[in-house]
Amino acid sequence: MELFFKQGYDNTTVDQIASAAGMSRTSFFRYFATKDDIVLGRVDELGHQVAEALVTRPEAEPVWHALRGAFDPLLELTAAAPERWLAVARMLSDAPSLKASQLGRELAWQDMMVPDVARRLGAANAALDARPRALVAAAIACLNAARDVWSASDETLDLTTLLDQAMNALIDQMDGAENRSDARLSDGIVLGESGRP
Amino acid sequence: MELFFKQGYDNTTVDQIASAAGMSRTSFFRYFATKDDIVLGRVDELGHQVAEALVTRPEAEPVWHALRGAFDPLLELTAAAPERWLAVARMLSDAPSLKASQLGRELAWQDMMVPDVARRLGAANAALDARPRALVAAAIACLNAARDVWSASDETLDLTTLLDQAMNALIDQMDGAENRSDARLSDGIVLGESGRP
DNA sequence: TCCAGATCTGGTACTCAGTACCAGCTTTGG
DNA sequence: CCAAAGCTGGTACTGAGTACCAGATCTGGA
Repeated sequence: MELFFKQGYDNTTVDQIASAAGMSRTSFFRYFATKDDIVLGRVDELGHQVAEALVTRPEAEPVWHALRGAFDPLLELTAAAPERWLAVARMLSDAPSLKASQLGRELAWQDMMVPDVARRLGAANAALDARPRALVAAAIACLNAARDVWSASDETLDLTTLLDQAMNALIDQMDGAENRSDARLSDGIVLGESGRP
Repeated sequence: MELFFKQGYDNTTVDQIASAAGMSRTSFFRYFATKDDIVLGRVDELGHQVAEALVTRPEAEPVWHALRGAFDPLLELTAAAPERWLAVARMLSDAPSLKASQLGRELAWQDMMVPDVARRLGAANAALDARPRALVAAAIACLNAARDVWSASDETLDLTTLLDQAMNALIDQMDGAENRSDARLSDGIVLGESGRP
C-alpha cells in the first residue's frame, strides 16, 4: 500500500511489491490472488459484514431504511481511520481499472443481500422479480456516490451525512418537480439521524 | 463476437480474433484499444445517447421520471435485436472481468448525466452535493438490475416492464412496511406506461 | 506520368500480470 | 529421529497491451 500511495497503483509492479515485502514473486501470488487484491481484498469480507447487518435489521423497518442501516458497520470503519480510506478512495479515482474491479466485487454484495430484501418485500419468486435486485444495487450505488463526493471534498463533508442525503434523495426526488411538493420528509420516515445510536 | 459466442470470452485469444478477421495482431489493436472493446465499444457512445435523451426531457418532469425516459433509446435498441443483446448479457455473466469493465465504462455515463440532474435539482454546487450523483448512479443500477433479471429469465419477461418495476420500486419501496401504506402509485406519478409513445 | 508525403500494414521485441510445475527447505507430529 | 506436510523460490510459460521499425499502398499535386 505504501508503494501504491508513493508511486501510484499502475506504476507499481508486483515484483517491486514482492521485493519490498521481502518475498519472491511466486510467494506473493500465494497470499494475493491478484494485484488488486492488496487494495480490494477487504471488500469481499466487508460485503459479508454488510449482509449480516442487513439480516439483523428489524423486520418492521422499511426496506430502504434497512439497507441504509446495513451500511453502518462500513461507516464505522471509515470513521475509525478516515485518512486511510480517503487515500484509498483517491487511489481508486486515479486507477480506473481498479475502480472497475471494485464495482465487480460489489456485485457479490448484491447476491448476498438480495435474498433478504426479496423476503422483506414478500417477493414470490426472487429470480424473476427485478425489484429486490434494483433496491440493493441502488443502495450500493448511493454508497459509491456518497464516497465519491466525500473523497472529492477532501473529507470536509461527513460521509454519513452524504450517504443519508444520497439515499433520501431517491425517496423525495420528486420535490424537484412542481406537481408533488407535499413535503415527504415530514411524514415520519426520515433517514438521516437514525441508524446509529 | 462469433468466436466469443462459440468458445467463450476468456477462451478466445486476440490472435484467434485477428486471424479470423484476416488481419495481424498489430492491426487489431489499431482498431480496438483492448480486447473487451469488441464487446463494450458501443457502451461509450450509448452513454452519449442516454445523456442526450436526458437533456431533451421536459423541464417540468420529475427527475426520476426523466432518468427513466433517458433509457428509452437503449430499450429501443434492445427491442430491435433482443436475441443479440441477450447473448451479450449471457456473455457478461460468464466473464466477471468483462462485467466489471462494463460497470467501469458506465461510470462515464454518470459524469455525462450528473450535470443535467444537478441543474434539474437546483443544486448549488454539484461537486459537493451527493444527490445528483446518487440519483444517476441509482438509475443506472436499476437498469443493470433489470437487465440481469431479464437475461436470467431468458427473455420471457419484457425488459421495459422490468425496468419500470425496478425504478418504481425505489419510489414506493415503503409499501413493504406496514406504517406507510397509502398507495403512492395512485398519486398520479406512475412511471410504467409512460416514457414512450 | 512520376514522385513525395501520408497512411495502412505486418513483424519483432518488449513489459507485466497471472499460471503451472518442480525442487529444496523448514516445520510439525509421531 | 524420521517422514509427511507445508512453505518457499526458481523457471518457464501464456496472453494482453505497448513501442518501434520497415515495407506496401494510396493519395495529391507537378
